[in-house]
Amino acid sequence: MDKKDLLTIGEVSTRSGLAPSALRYYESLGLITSTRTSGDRRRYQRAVLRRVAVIRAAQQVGLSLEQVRSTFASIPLDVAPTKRDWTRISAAWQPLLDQRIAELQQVRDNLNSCIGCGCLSMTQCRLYNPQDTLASTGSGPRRLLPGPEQTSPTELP
Amino acid sequence: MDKKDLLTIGEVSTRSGLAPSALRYYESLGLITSTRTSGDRRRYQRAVLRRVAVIRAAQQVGLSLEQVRSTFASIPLDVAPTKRDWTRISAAWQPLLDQRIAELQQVRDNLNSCIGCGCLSMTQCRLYNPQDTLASTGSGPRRLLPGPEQTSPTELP
DNA sequence: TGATGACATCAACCGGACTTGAGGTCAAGC
DNA sequence: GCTTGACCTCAAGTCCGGTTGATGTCATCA
Repeated sequence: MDKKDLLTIGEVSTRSGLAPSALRYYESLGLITSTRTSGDRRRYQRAVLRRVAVIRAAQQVGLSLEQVRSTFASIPLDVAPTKRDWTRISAAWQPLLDQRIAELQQVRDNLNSCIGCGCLSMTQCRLYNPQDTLASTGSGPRRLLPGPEQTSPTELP
Repeated sequence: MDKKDLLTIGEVSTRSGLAPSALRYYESLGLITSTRTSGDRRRYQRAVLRRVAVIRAAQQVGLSLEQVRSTFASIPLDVAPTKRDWTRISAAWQPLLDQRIAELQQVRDNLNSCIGCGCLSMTQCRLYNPQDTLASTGSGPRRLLPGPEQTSPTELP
């Protein structure tokens, strides 16, 4: 039936804007799946386009692919998410999004207020000392300067 | 005079929340400077605290350290920025900040609207196909999924 | 005097998110 | 039958933003 509804990796690539290598990489992480032809070529369901779109959106918010994976954990890989799935994803990410937006707005406001104010005289400035403690833990790069210990940001309700 | 007004790397570290290694790294990139004692230890001006605060803020907005460096290029490393400098920095970054905020808000709205709407029936969704073309160029990771060719985001007015 | 702790350099490593390249396969068209 | 282009795998490379470790120095305090 939906024999010809499957997409090749090239098609998914051009439609999504991701390189084929990136799609294979995502698959290796378990973020997306594909079936294979008799000759071992990948074939994707259309639903994969939505999935990668969601992945990209999550990255914008500052989630790592691992965090995305864990959010997706409860949702079948091969079909489009149901409304319920979608609601869960959204509910999980909404607070993070709001938080990120709020953070950026604070930076903006601080940047503004710093211009006009005593900030240049350098005593107490929020930009200057955002949370007072940033206590760098662990190695590797910090993705988006995570605030003070985001407790499991991807757990689903 | 201001002999004792200089800070050691340890002091800067605890006051800023950055690891000493990070401060040395920033210095190696030309983002901050220090003088040295007779015994080759670093001594920082107080102004460095402001500077690293600004750097952190810029990172939040999604700028790379290289971009920060180029924004700083016209500003002397060793003194506190003048009001004029500050205005220039702010003016350079403000649009990026606004843009980032707008992007995130769009993601949020899309995430919301996708729940209730025909989006699940998967035809036209902004989340689905944000700019239609993302044309990945170059290698390495994308920091914050740069939109379509931000033309020199750090040039000063 | 000698131990201690903070600091110096330098090279190597890490984690995340991919890309690149080498070497091979599949399938459609001439 | 052969070429062509899209695809496959797997190992290695790249970039960013740092951290870690080895090895050595400085300066203070008991």
